[in-house]
Amino acid sequence: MEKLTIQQIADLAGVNKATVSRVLNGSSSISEKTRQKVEKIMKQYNYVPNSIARGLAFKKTFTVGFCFDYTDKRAYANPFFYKVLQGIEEIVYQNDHLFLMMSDHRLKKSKSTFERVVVDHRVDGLIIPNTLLNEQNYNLLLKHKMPYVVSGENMLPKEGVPWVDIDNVQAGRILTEHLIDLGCRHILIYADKSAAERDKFITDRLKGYSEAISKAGLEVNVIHSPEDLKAVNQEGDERSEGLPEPDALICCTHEQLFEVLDWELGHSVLSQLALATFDNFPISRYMKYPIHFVEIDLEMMGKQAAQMLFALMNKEESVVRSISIQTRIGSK
Amino acid sequence: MEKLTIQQIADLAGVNKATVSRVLNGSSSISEKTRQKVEKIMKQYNYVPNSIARGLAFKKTFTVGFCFDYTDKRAYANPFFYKVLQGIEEIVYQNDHLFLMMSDHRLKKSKSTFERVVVDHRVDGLIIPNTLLNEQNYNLLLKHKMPYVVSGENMLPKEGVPWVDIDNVQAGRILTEHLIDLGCRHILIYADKSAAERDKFITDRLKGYSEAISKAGLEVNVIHSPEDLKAVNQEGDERSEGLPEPDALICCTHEQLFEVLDWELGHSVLSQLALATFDNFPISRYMKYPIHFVEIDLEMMGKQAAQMLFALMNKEESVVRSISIQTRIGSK
DNA sequence: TTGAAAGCGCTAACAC
DNA sequence: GTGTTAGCGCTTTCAA
Repeated sequence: MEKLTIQQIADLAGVNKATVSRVLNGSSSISEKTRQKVEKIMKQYNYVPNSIARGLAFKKTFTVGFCFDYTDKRAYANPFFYKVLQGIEEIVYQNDHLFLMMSDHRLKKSKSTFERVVVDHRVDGLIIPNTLLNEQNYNLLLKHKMPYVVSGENMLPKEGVPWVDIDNVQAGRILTEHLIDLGCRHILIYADKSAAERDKFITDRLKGYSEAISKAGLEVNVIHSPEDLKAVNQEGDERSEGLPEPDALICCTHEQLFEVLDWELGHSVLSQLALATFDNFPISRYMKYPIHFVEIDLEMMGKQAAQMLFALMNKEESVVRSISIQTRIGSK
Repeated sequence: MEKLTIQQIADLAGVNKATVSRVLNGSSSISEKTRQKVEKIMKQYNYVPNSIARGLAFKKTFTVGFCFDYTDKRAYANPFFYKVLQGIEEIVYQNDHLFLMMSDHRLKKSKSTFERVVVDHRVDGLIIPNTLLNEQNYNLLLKHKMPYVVSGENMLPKEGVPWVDIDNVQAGRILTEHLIDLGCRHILIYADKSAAERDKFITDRLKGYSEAISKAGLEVNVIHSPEDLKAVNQEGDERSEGLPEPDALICCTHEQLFEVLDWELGHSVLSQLALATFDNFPISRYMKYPIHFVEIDLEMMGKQAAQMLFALMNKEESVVRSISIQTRIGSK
């Protein structure tokens, strides 16, 4: 079955193709009678306008892109990005667009997929992770007037970059408060130094932790390596001097949690600690130790990002350009 | 910066746009001199041909689609699909195409994303999971002459459906043999009955298990619920009658593994069993019990699927239409 | 309200 | 080898 063209539909309906086009685009200047006639034919022949041709005329693609950072291990360690994608897709489909996913691969001709998509205008708008918004990509987007939204708080020192992120300060705070509520009084937090410098979300989680700890009159205690756990736990001297025994450990990321669990294999201090981290993952309950979580509504994050993008694409006025999503303590 | 058109490049180079087009498409009938001249201008002005217009003329989109089955829980339980995607993308990019991902959502106008993409020819070819190849979608693909490849063995009773899958019989066999090598002599396999009827890969894994067990002169022992573990383990009578105590349990899927682990929370028989399943996942080593795995090269599966698709799209002759990928025992 | 025709950026058949 | 021209399927002036 070959696809029908607008011309064929026009012939079948005995009108000009411009008229069919008008019906297609809901133009007002058309008589109810011809509209009915044309619509009947379209339905009868299952006519679907060719979106490529349409795109050429409109200079639009009806496609939204999402660039995936393949160098970002977190993208694979947990369903993070996929939940975000789910949210994005929902909005994209609602807006009658399609969804072009790309990972930031380098193609032949030393051009990245990202660059190609932007330069070639293969999408009408783009969502990219903050890890990918470097100076170069930023300039590319600007140069090609490509609307975009960053998932994750913008870290580039530029004004007006639209972004959507989790409120990591709040997340750090409520997770800590939760542990305090559970009775913990000596709460450690594990934050890798170099990671904290690189990733703002770690700094933010630390900040939330500190706020909650200080407010409760407790002691801030940051460790920078699983090894530090050993020290804390074995130096009996300290404890006998009245220092409370650590009773909880917050890991700023899953990798750090896994690092601790790896380290644990050779030691065994974790059974005495409440473990906590951010962003639940499906099989957490099958792990050796129970783990406390902050639930993060990643689908919402995706939805917000996509909505912001469509607002920008539609050149709506006064678009909110930064959104922080609140988290909550998981139910189990 | 507005994009240059082929006409503008032609004017700048003082040639006809057809000539530029020839340079673009590597036509042979062109003098080295003009080619150089045109290429210089193109480079100088960073010219990138508009792929939409190109697509319209070529009747091609230079895009390959992947349809994601949102109802398939397995897609989220582990990085299965994402690894496959990684393989697909690599081949897609190598072939200078882009990658349109869609989940099988229903859009407005009661049309699925899948349907829309196929009917509207938004891609030149499509990879879909076998769970999505039903009668209706099959007919749609045929009707619109859309090249496609199925990931997972085709289960639709149709001839010539191209597919790529893991060799699950082989996987079942080597996993079982591995356990036998380790000294296990009473190996159970957990295969949910209804799942086995629905999913061929489960039947296949069972088959491989049976082959290995029989070959070793051992006893096939299929359980259909975690509860059966209890029975096996507690009926001391049986054992005293000379039946060997079960020493290994193969779970056909991760869900079943998790089911068993869930059930375990209330009991405690697993420490006596070697646990095994298919398809490793990143955080398996942090789980309560060590787990034996068959490693599955999912990236390879994606690559093979994409390569098969391009072969079909290019109308190559004698395309291999079904590929089974061998697995191996994981190194840890 | 409708039709005719130009144009979106590119390819390809046909001339020269 | 290169230019001319007619499409690809649709939108959008401009007339009628």
